[in-house]
Amino acid sequence: MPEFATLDHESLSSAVYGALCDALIQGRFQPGDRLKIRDLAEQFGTSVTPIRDAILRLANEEAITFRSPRDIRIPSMSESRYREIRAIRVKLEGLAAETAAQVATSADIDCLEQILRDNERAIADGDRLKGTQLNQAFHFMLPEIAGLPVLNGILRRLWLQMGPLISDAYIPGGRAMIDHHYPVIEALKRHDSAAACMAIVDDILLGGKPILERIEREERLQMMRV
Amino acid sequence: MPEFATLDHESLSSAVYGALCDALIQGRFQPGDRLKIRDLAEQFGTSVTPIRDAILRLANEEAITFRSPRDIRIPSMSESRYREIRAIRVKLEGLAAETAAQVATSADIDCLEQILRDNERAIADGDRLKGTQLNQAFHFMLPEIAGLPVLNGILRRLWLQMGPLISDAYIPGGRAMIDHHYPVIEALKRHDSAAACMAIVDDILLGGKPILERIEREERLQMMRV
DNA sequence: ATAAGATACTTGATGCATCTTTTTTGGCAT
DNA sequence: ATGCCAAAAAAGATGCATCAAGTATCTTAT
Repeated sequence: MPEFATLDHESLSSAVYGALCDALIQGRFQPGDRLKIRDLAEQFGTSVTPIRDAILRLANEEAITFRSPRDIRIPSMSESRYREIRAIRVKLEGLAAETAAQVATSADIDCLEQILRDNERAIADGDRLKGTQLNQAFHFMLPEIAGLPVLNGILRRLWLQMGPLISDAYIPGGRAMIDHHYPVIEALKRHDSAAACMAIVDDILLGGKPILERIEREERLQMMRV
Repeated sequence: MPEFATLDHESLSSAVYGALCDALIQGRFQPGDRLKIRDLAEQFGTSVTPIRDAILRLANEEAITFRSPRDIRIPSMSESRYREIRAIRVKLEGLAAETAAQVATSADIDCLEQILRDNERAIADGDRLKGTQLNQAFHFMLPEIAGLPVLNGILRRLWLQMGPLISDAYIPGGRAMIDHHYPVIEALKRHDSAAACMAIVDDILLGGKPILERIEREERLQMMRV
C-alpha cells in the first residue's frame, strides 16, 4: 500500500483525489488491491468524508470499482478492454498530434525536447518512476499544445485506468518506451500533421507491447487458478 | 428547474446521479442554472449526503462546475469547446461505426431500424423530448454493437456536457436530425466500415449545425452584455 | 435619500454517529 | 484436518450537526 503526497489543494476532497490519482498513475497500486475508506482516512489524517468523495469520483471514472457494495478494489484490466483503450488512444492522441503539428510554436518544441532529454537521463539512471512520469508528460503535452482540454481530460481518465498496469511493464521495455517520441518532435517541427499522427500511433502500439504481454500473462494465471 | 424521475437504483447516491444525468441529457437544465444541494435534497426527499455524492461525480466529469466554492452551476459551453467535443465525437463515433459495421448482426440492424422508425414517429408527432432521446439512443447503440464499453462511457460524458444545449436546438433542425442515420444503417448492412464512418461523421457535423448556431447566438449576447 | 458597515442568513465542507449488510472469525461436528 | 454455521467485527451508506466563507439585508450616520 503506497504512501501519499502531502495535501495542499483547494479542499481536502480534491487533495485526496489528487493524491490517489498520482498514486494510480505512478502504478503504486496493483490490480486487485483493496481500498478501505477508514484506513485511508487514517493515513491522510482526515475524516472519512473527503475520502469517500475522492473514492466516488474515482469509481465514477472506473479507476476504482466496487466489486460488491462494501468491497472497493483496483480493477484488473481484461485484454479486450486494454485493446479498446489502445484503439481510443490511437484516435485521440492521433487527433492531438495532428492538431499540435499545425499550431506548435518553437517554445512548445523546446518543451518537448526538454522532456525527452530528461527522460533519456531517467532511463540511463534506471529511474523507472521518473521515466514513466516523463513518458506520460510527453503524451499529455501534445493535447496541451493542440489546445484540446477536453481531450486531455479523457486521456487522463484512460491513463488512470492503465496506471496499475504500467508499474513494472516498462522494466523490460527499456528505452523502447521513448524511441518513437523523436519522430513526433521531428514531424511537429515540419508542421507535418500526418507524420505526427503516424509517429504517435506507432508509439502507442509498439510502446504498449509490454503492457499487453503483462495482461496476457496475468490472464493465463487467472485461467490456471480456475 | 426540472422535476426528477423516481429513485429506484442500487443506492440513493447513484439514483440521484442517474436522475440528474437524465435531466441533463434531456436538456432540462439551462446553462447558468444554479444547483443547491439542500434544495435538491428536499426535492429528492433525501439528506444532503447522496446529493453531494452525485454532484461531485457530475462535477468531476465537468457536467456541472463550481463557479466559486459555494456556487454550483450548469456551465455554458464556449464555441471552441463545442468544436473540440465535435472533433472528438467524429473520431470516436467514427471508430464505433467502423467496428460496428464489421460485427453487426441482423438483430442489431433490426434494433437500429426500430429506433429510427420510433424516431420518425416522434418527429411527426412533434415530440421533441422523445426525438432527442431516440437520436441519442441511436448514437449510443453503435458502440454497443461494436462492443466498445469504454468508448460508450466517454461519449456518455460528452453528451452530459452537451445536454443543456440541445434542449431547443433541435426545434429548427426538424427531421434533419436523423436524415443521416439511414446511410449508417445501409453501410452496416453491407459491412462497409468506411461508409459507416463517413455517414456518422456527416450526421455529427451537419446534425450539430443548429447547436453551433445556438452557441454563436449566445456568445453574441454575452458580448453585448459586457 | 444614500452609502457604508454590521448583522443575519445561505451554503458547501467536514466530521461524526448510526444503520445495514458484508466479511471475517471462532467453534463445533464430521 | 476440513467444512459449516453463528456470532462478532468491519465497512460503506446515510443522516445530521457544526464550521467557515460568502451573500443579502438591515441599520445608521451623513
